[in-house]
Amino acid sequence: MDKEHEGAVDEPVLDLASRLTQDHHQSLKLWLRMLSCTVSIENEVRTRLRASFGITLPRFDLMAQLERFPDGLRMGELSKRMMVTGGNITGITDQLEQEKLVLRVVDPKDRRSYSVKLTPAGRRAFSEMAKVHEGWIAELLQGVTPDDKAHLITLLSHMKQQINDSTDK
Amino acid sequence: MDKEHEGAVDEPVLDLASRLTQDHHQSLKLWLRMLSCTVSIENEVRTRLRASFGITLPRFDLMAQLERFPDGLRMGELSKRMMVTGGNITGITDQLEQEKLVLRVVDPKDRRSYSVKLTPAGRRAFSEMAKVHEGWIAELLQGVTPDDKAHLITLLSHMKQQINDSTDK
DNA sequence: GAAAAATACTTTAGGTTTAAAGTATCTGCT
DNA sequence: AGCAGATACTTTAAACCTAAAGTATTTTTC
Repeated sequence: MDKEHEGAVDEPVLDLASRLTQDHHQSLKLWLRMLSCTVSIENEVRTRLRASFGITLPRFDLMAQLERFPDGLRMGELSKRMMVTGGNITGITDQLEQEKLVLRVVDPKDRRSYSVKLTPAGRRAFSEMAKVHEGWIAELLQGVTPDDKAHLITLLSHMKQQINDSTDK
Repeated sequence: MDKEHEGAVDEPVLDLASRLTQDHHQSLKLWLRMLSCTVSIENEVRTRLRASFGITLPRFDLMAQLERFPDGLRMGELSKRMMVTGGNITGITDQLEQEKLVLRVVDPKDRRSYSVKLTPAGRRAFSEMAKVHEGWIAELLQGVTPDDKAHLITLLSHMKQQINDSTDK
């Protein structure tokens, strides 16, 4: 059949193409909006952490990871969880170790590796900061209703899954 | 009335407090989930931009801002739009200027200021990259249905508004 | 109209981040 | 046992980023 003479039947084809670019634009818009929210919150939290506790955001984040693992985490695990390179973790850990907030514990089973743990002082400092930090996040998101939050959590969880699928393989 | 003898009527009070910490946890969870999505996408895009075009993400982002303003943007505007400090903009602009992708144009009206514009080469380079970039974002978000995307855009737009309200004043 | 305050950008110092190369150790294979 | 490759972390170089201080220009105030 000659496409040029299909008339109205032609529409679905055009529609497919236009739906595709529409989806592209929609995806881009969504991405930019999410990025904007994230950067806004990040900037605000960074500023407040510095002002209130004299700590940087990456150091706080690393301590937050460790807090959930009393037995410590290996560098590689921290790298994976924080989604940054290993070299980066080395640097932040060095800094926190100097401040006596974390500790490197050698693993006798594997001398290439070791666990990073919070020191008692680190645990104490973090728990104080974490409480306040959680309040900040709640404050910044107070304009979003609980229902919308629940909805966003669901949608973003699904999104994360999909991104992993796209990315991992 | 003696609260200790209210029995079931006591619940709303406890509920208020527990609802508060619940909201805190929910907010934190939402924040961490959104951050995770954002960082995943950012990392993927950064890697691909380097591999495909030998450009960094911040340089790409700055060019993206300029592309929408043929008359150029001032440093301060770039800083506000990109939500980074002015000093940072100075550095990235220096780099892009060296690569002949952007241009500083002095403003005769205000000699402290000037506009940054894409050069023709910059415009050409960006439009090629932008097309591919948009495809990447669509690819990474392909697992999210158009309806969910639309919903997310709405919810995140509202969130952004609220964050601005919390933050600006 | 001159001093004071504000604005627009740059510079500096210190910390963060990546990618790539390097070191040490472990695992698997023969 | 010994070697090849994999793994875990560190180092390096270059770029990014912030906060704060600095420079030049403009605007406001009196």
